[in-house]
Amino acid sequence: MTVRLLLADDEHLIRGALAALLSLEDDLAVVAEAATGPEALAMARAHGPDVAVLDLQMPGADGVKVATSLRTELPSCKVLIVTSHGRPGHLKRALEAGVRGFVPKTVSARRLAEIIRTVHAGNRYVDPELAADAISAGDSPLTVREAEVLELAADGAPVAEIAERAALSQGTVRNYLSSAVSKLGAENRHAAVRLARERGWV
Amino acid sequence: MTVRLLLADDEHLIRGALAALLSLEDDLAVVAEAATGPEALAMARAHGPDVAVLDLQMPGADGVKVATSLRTELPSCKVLIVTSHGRPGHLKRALEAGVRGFVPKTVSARRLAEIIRTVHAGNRYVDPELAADAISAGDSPLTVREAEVLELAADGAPVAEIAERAALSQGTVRNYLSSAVSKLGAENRHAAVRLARERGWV
DNA sequence: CTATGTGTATGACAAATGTCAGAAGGGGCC
DNA sequence: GGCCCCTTCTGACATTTGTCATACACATAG
Repeated sequence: MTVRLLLADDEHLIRGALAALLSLEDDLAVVAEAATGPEALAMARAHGPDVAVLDLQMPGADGVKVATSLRTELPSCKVLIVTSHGRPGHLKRALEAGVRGFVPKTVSARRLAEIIRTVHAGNRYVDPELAADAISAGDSPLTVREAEVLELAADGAPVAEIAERAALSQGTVRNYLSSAVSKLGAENRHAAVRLARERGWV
Repeated sequence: MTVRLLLADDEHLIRGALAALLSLEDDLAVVAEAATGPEALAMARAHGPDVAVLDLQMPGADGVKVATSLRTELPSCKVLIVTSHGRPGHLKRALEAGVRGFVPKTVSARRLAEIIRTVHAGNRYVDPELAADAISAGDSPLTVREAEVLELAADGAPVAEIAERAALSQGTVRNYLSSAVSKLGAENRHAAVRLARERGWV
């Protein structure tokens, strides 16, 4: 009984190479490939794979967003996320989205094949190192609103613009930013954005 | 006559897969692999490959730094850089370091094999799209000092800290930042940092 | 030699940001 | 019901940034 795979990664080189390597395994078959989030979704609908191996960073919609959609549309399809630079918060988001596996791209292809089988068998697998990072980084101390506002501050926009985009008064925005900054122990909101990013809290 | 290759990429999955795919070509042979910059250098010294295929982002020393060292230590070894997210400025830096090829990871393995042959034959190859980006982005309008100060501003440090780290007066720092911000047409220095990053000017 | 550009610096002013106190409504929990 | 937290707002104030004018030394191109 072979496991039917969907492979999604925006880097053709990696996707192709991965497809070739995984196809070497007798019990694995790559039935579809995609280069973007929406494409992955379309391919999943069309082919109904057993396991979807998704890159975390893709144009259009990231792996977690795709996973969220897949959960309702194709509940039988298990999702495995692979990522280059795994930040703690991503793992949490992924798990909440019903992802069954989460591994860094530093694993070998052989190992990945094993993990695909694990996930297909209904078990979950999370890279121990990433899990440790996520646990030590802990939960975000930010409230939903604080995180949203911080997110909008990410590209260096002035308070006026953030206020408009969040449909809040400027005063409120400054309060949220101030509170986020102090919770994160940052010097100012830009450093706060950086910190929150590192921990995967935004 | 087979081309002897060194493969350097910190992601085991990709490196392994790539090695497998490139080995499928009759005239290519992967003689060494490395996961970090320094390791790549050591491997190159030990095996003297014909072509070094380096990832741009690696722990220790990035692809361009490795290329710089290789140029003097092993002039016969041609360097080909592959990258996930190619920013215009990187290409320029790479070319200045004597790199013979520069391609995004979105190319197929077949195509990469061809490019390796092109480079090995003594020609240069730069991905047309990246080249166009680099040309349209043009040269940095920033003076050396402006770029340095902007770099120090990158992690959201306040002016006082930047001034200290750059051994400049706070007023001077603000002048440089102001000038950099206006040259880049940014809203404020943080947006300026982002812009300069995108264009590869810092 | 002179003009120009860069590096550095001040001082002053305007604008944006950070901080704090306080207030009001709503949801959840014991 | 009472308490606590989140959301939202306002106003006031201190601090930090951003902008501009001006200045001088130094290098380099013309």
